[in-house]
Amino acid sequence: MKTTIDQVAKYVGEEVTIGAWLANKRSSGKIAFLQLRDGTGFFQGVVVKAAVSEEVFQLAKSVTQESSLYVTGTVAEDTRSPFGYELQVTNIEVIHEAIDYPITPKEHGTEFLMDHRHLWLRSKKQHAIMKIRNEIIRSTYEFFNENGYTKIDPPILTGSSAEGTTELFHTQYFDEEAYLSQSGQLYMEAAAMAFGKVFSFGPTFRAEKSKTRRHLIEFWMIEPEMAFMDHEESLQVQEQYVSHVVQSVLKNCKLELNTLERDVEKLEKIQAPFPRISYDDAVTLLKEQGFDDIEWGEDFGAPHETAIAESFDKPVFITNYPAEIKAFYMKPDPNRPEVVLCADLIAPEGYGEVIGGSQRIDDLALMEQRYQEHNLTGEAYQWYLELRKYGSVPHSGFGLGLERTVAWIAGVDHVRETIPFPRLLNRLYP
RNA sequence: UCCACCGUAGCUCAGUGGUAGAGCAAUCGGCUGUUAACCGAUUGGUCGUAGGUUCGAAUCCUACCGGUGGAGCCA
Repeated sequence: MKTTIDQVAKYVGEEVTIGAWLANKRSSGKIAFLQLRDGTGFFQGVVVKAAVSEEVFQLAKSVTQESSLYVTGTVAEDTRSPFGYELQVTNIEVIHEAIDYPITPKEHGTEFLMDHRHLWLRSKKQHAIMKIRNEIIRSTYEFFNENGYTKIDPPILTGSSAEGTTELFHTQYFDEEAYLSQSGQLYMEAAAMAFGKVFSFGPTFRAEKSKTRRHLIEFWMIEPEMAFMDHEESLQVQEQYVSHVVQSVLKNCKLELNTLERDVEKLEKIQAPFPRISYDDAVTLLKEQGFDDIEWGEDFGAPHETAIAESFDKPVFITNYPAEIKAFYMKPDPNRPEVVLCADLIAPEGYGEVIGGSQRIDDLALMEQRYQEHNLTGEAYQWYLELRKYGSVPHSGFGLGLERTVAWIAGVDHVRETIPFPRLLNRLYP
């Protein structure tokens, strides 16, 4: 019976064959332990000399790390295995022998591992991180589908920049210049006017020379946009969405969280509602904590965000930033036009900003004024202006950075490990 | 772009002016419950590159290249 490691519990006492790779092995004179992995899980095969042919036992002793095998044996429950089961091997067939696999069971440095990312993905920790990433993606679709959202895909090649400030990747579009998308948001606003509640999930590109544990050149964003929704309603969507994702990972990725030694007690607290603090109060809080390098009107740096987040044990919304330091499309607070109806969601434990969101300007005259102020005079943005011309409605939206969210939930300290093949400053290989 | 630190065996590192080292990996041998298994042996080097100081440089100096962490910017 051919099966996979995640299914073996169904076959206790039966003989099965598993296609697997050898992650590691240990052997002594009369017994050998094969650490097997097949993509669905990790599993130990036990080869007892007295129970197999001399040929099979010699093979078990000599087979090399990461060789591919068909291993046949009887599934047995065993309390000595952390997994609860092991395979009493009766036969081994080598499909392909791996010679000098570079990633040995000892420690390695970042550069070496990143150069071998195509192989590093096979290791237990990386496998667990990718499984958690997958669960976050799965539960994201689940949440938005269950709440009446339509998935809409914005373009990746664009003829203009969304916010103008960030460095964009340039490319050739036949005879025109084009850019890789750094945000689908403007297109999602158009989609919201057509479908009500929408979300996107796709890659974005930032040609910034950022070199920190929170930055990637290519990363994935989830960008919901909701018609007829004000800022406060959007915050409620955000906290419910993030809670749903965290609770889904807790429920469906127990083994992976355990592999990563994640403190799950901290994740169990992540339930809506989340605390909110205004930008004004955040500045006051920072000054009380002894930060003298921040004044009202300035944006927060990473140390400021971390200090604010440490005052709470849930993600915290920092709301109503000064209009000056935020994007042109954000709606001013009607009672205080110098601040905008926006919020950043800061994850706990120093993982930084995971969501940026706002209510959007819906008034044509004000948007035209913003165009003047930001020099958006070309034709490239005319379509966006027209959304305010034909049946404009209050609407809000936000963007969640997938890799920062994975890093936070999985408890990984650098986003480069949260995406299969990270694009970093000075890294385009593999 | 700026700041700090680091480049020595396939990998992780020690060696701070006087003969190039250890652990792991690999190879050979031993071991019946291993969890990064363990024990013994063998193999393995243009000390990032170029120049300089010195009787003598992995070690001190300069430049360059590469990496890591951070800042700014952002998700």
